[in-house]
Amino acid sequence: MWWHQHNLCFRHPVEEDYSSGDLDKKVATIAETDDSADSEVIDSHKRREILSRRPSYRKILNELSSDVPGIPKIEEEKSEEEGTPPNIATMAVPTSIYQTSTGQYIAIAQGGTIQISNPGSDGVQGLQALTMTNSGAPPPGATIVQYAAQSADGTQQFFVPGSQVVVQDEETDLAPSHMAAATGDMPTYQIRAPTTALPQGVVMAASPGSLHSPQQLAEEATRKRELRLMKNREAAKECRRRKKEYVKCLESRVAVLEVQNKKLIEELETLKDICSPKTD
DNA sequence: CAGAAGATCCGTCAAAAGTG
DNA sequence: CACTTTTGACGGATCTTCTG
Repeated sequence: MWWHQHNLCFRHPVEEDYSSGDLDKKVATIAETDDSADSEVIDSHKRREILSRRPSYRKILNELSSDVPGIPKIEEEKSEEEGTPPNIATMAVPTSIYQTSTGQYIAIAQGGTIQISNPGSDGVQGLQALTMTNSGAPPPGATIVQYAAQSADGTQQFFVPGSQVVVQDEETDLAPSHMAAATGDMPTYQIRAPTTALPQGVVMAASPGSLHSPQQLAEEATRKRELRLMKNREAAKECRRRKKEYVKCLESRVAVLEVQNKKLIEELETLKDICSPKTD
């Protein structure tokens, strides 16, 4: 229970030997084993009322970094993920490269060409090219994939400005006019019609004013829920990444301070030896 | 080697914190 | 103040390690 009730008992994860792992799970375990007899009585809601809140990791880490120059700040944008294959990153064509939630790599070149590589494939050779042919293509160099996630029906979806691409596992009966690629063993892709400046993931949605039937309203609610879940899923991943980074930062700071402390103690002993009169 | 126990990861919910 | 973002809590799934 390290952040909660921190005004009473602030306990660093390192001190608890929780340097790696699911901290929140361990915290929950501790909370439950603290008083097993009462744990049934205190429900989660009541416990949440007791627990206090703390500032975000980004804020804390940035404050730490202002104190200690060696500590990197957490940036808004995620830095290039460590898993990106170098042979893709060094492609000559100017591209934007993204990794989907299932590990696929998506490279978007200028001109709207989308290339997809599976994690098991061999870098560029495993890339699958997909050219976007819609007339309202974004300007070169401005391509942004907004989300990469798995929808409820099991298909892989990612979004680019003006288009949504749905990656199907097998050949499906998609609308032929929208089919961009469906050859051989390759997955099938569907590019849906461009939308206006709607938020991330808002695709093919009617405006609320045009929703009449209960079925449409239900579909809208479902769509909103899926969008919210998708965003929160990504947010949780990012939050966990920040948390790990924060813990790493604290661990390294502990190591530095321990070394400093050791040096100071040695220095103190040396000075004591110099200053103290010898008895012999 | 099978099952138990622990560790880790992930998705979701809910509430606090942040923002315009 | 409404809306969005962030994060603790929780539970389930999967992987790893331990033990008989």
